Amino acid sequence: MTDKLLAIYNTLYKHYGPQYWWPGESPWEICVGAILTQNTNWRNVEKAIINLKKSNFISTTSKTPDCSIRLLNADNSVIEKLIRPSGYYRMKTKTLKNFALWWSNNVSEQKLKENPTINEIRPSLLSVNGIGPETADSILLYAFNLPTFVIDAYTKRIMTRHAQTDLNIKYNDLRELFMKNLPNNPNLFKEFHALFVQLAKESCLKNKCTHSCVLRCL
DNA sequence: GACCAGGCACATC
DNA sequence: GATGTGCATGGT
Repeated sequence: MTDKLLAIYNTLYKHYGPQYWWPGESPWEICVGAILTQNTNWRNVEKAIINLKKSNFISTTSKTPDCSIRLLNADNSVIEKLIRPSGYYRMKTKTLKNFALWWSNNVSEQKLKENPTINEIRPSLLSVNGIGPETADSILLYAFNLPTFVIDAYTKRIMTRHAQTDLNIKYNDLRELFMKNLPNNPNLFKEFHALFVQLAKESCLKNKCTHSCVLRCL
């Protein structure tokens, strides 16, 4: 499987080039984006992020690196109005507040240990209501640079089609398949996931790949 | 108007 | 453990 995965990665990288994910200027912004993009088009998320920046719930200067306390103290109605374009705005407001509390307890003021391991921090993040495995892994990988593989609907679909994995494979089983068969390198994991999304958006979006799918030969 | 978009929690069986 | 449902906006 290692050879298969590397072949997929190399094909995608050669075709699309580096993706430089995640879009976002700070770890806090990346985390907020990861929550807002749950089951939602990224373009809608961008609108919400712009609104949050205008109201200083996401800082655009290095002076105030995170705004978790500001968000925690804001009325739900204020946040709901700002993130309305991203959909599910009532639920996501609750999730953002839950996450802001987790952040203030675990990340703010250098509370994040210098070399935290995935096994220490992942269960803690997953215990936050509204943060599921995909969002948690996105945050750990892209905001904290910790080596974990993000599985999404695209990844499962593409792997079923091109690597013959079980259609009903569980999140953690597919995650482990990647992590056990690839070098434990967060930069590789970042690019790989982003390349899967790029592929899916371009040519593997529907139930069948189109003739232009770059993985057609694998 | 139908369908989809970088999910998740909760109820029920 | 598997399945169904609510959550909600905006683009195609």
